[in-house]
Amino acid sequence: MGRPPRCDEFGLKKGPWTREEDKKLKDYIGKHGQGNWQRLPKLAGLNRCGKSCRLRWTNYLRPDIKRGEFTDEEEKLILQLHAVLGNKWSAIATRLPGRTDNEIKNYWNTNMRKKLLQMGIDPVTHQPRTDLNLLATMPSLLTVANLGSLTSSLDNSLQLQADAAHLIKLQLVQNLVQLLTCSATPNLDLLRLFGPAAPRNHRLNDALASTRQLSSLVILQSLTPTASREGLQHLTNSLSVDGGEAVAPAPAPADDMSWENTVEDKSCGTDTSVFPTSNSAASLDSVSPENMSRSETTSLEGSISATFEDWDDLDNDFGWAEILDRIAMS
DNA sequence: AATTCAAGCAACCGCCTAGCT
DNA sequence: CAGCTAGGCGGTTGCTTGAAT
Repeated sequence: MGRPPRCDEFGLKKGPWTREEDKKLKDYIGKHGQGNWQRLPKLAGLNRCGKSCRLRWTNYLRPDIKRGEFTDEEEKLILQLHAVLGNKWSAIATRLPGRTDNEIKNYWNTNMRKKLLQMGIDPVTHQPRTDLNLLATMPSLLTVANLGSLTSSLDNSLQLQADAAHLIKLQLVQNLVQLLTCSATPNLDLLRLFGPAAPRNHRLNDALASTRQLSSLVILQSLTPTASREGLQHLTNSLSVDGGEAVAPAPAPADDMSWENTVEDKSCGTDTSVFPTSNSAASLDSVSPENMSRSETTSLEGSISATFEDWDDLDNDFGWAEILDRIAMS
């Protein structure tokens, strides 16, 4: 199968476009329309290959292109569409008027992908990650524990370090359990956590961090009753996406969730997930430490304890193979 | 003020496919 | 049906810019 000549063959210009080149291209297309891209450069008086002209026009010069920051709605839509379509940027772009596939792709790779990774969400599958990258947080957690030693007794410091290691393990197990108990469809709970009321760029981070932090704290409390609540809070804070600061409660649920209806909802059930259910941001509010009644806390702790009850005899070296076997059998 | 580093983004590359001959 | 071409797409590169040291 033949391939068109490369743009750098025949001495054609490459690299950034000048204003004069842009003007020539715009003027030509304004007069004659797009037509044949291979012939266009010659007719328009450009020393470029047709491919380069097409790219410049579709990604930059087209009059209907919307430039500037992505809106909350656009961000939400991209996340939703990517969960369904994957890296089909052109398909995604057709749903965002004025945005090009290239722009969306760049925005995904430089912003959204990074955010999801920071939150432990796999940007490809939109599911919690189960790899061992989380262990990369070990040094910072231990640092937190060591800092704690400045104001605590040696015993407390050692306890904090032990708890930090334990917490990391628990995080991995949580992710594993959630992955195994969720369907393979996109994580729509995650999508719901976007709501227009919250400040841009913090909405998803805060909501997920709150969920993660709270569940970590409750689980850790149930498994390490000897640790002080303050110490545990210190450690769970260090898991938040903004590097250890306490995160604000999740935003109120959005009234406008019409976009949800476009995708079948197959979110995780509440009976098997170790995470507190996050069917809406409101549910996060309701289980926040400030809002949770003692009975609710006890109930949640009880269910979590029950979840882990059978694991009490695991040895201190954290038998991964055994855990995976147990999860697979459950 | 100079240098280094990282993030963002425009542009390119190579592959694929539809349509034409 | 095979070969060719143009257009389209996704992945990647490398330049620019601003922040950090």
